[in-house]
Amino acid sequence: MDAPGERDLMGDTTRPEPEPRWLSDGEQRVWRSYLHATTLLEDHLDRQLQRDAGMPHVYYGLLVQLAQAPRRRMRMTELARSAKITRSRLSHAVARLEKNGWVRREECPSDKRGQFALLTDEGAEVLRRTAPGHVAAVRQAMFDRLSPEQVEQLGAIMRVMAEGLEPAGSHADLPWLR
Amino acid sequence: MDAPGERDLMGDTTRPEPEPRWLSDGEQRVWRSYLHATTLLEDHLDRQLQRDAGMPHVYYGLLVQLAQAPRRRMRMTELARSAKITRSRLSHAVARLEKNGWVRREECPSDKRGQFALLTDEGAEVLRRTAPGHVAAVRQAMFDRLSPEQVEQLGAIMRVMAEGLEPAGSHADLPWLR
DNA sequence: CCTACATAGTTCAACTTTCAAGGATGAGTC
DNA sequence: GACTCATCCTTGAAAGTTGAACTATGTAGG
Repeated sequence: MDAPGERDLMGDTTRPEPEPRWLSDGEQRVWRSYLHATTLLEDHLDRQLQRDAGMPHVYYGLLVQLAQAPRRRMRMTELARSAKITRSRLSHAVARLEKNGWVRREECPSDKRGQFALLTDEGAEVLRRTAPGHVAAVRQAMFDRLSPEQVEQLGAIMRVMAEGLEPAGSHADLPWLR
Repeated sequence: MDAPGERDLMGDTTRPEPEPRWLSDGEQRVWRSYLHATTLLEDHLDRQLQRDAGMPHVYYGLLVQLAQAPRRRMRMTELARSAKITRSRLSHAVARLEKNGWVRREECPSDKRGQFALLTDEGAEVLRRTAPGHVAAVRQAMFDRLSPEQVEQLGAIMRVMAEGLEPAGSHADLPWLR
């Protein structure tokens, strides 16, 4: 399982390259299953939504966030943060959604730098029409196939992983992750 | 939890729009954690590899597959299938990796339509140099944070989900998923 | 051989994402 | 006010992805 360390060989205090701890066979299998399942699911949902709603999964997620926000509106940065995407990406995305008439921008009165993105009625309608199909897809891929215990386990596992990634790494355009 | 069905209300045999079974609060929380964790991790690995290896995660995965293949080579379609990407995407990816000198194409003697993608020595070297960092990132994000039981649970869960998605959906350019 | 159809891979155009740079406003300090 | 620095968001170009169309080769049946 663990790779034998080489650090003791010469009492090296600088440790230029500690022998990496490779993944065990079991871990490799889990890792592959993880990659496998997550990419298949993301692809599946992307295609499902592209077909039924005319937008990729991420964009759909943005509409959902807006729909649940107080006055159907959110500041750009907050929306980016809760959707886990860069502000740059959000700018492009909102521009596209705006072209579709599903989102509008509105200036922020208290902060002239700020912008609100807000869900239009048309946007809400798209959501209303396509949500059932999307939920069905999610159910079919995940909740209908897992036992209640597994769902709970998955929740706990994903929370732990997310925790570890949230405050990590300094990103150029993800200042809230510093 | 379950939404009350409306199907019995009028003995409707056509069932034009059965009330969708929305996600329960618990399910919603799990679903969000899932999206949250998986996107953060994928982004994290993408940046880690882009920085250290000069390529996105998917491309790195292609090199790994090739490295493990019999003579460091694979038919394009097989490679696409095992990496869960379309052949189109693979064509572009291999073109890029070829420019980097990490992969070469070779004709298939038995089938003139076919192409092999094969890992060059340079490609193997890149892999050798960057694998430790990548494994460390994966460990840090996943295996170092989960208990052995959770790792096992995650494996089981991901296998179930992948199963459900594998043979599903007819894809235009994913003929093996029919 | 010929036709019809399937498979292997590529290519093009449209779209999405990333990265680095930039313009504008806010906040703190002197 | 002037300076400095942080924050808000956008932009443009390069890179990556998608879906459909396309070329070429294989395969099966008459």
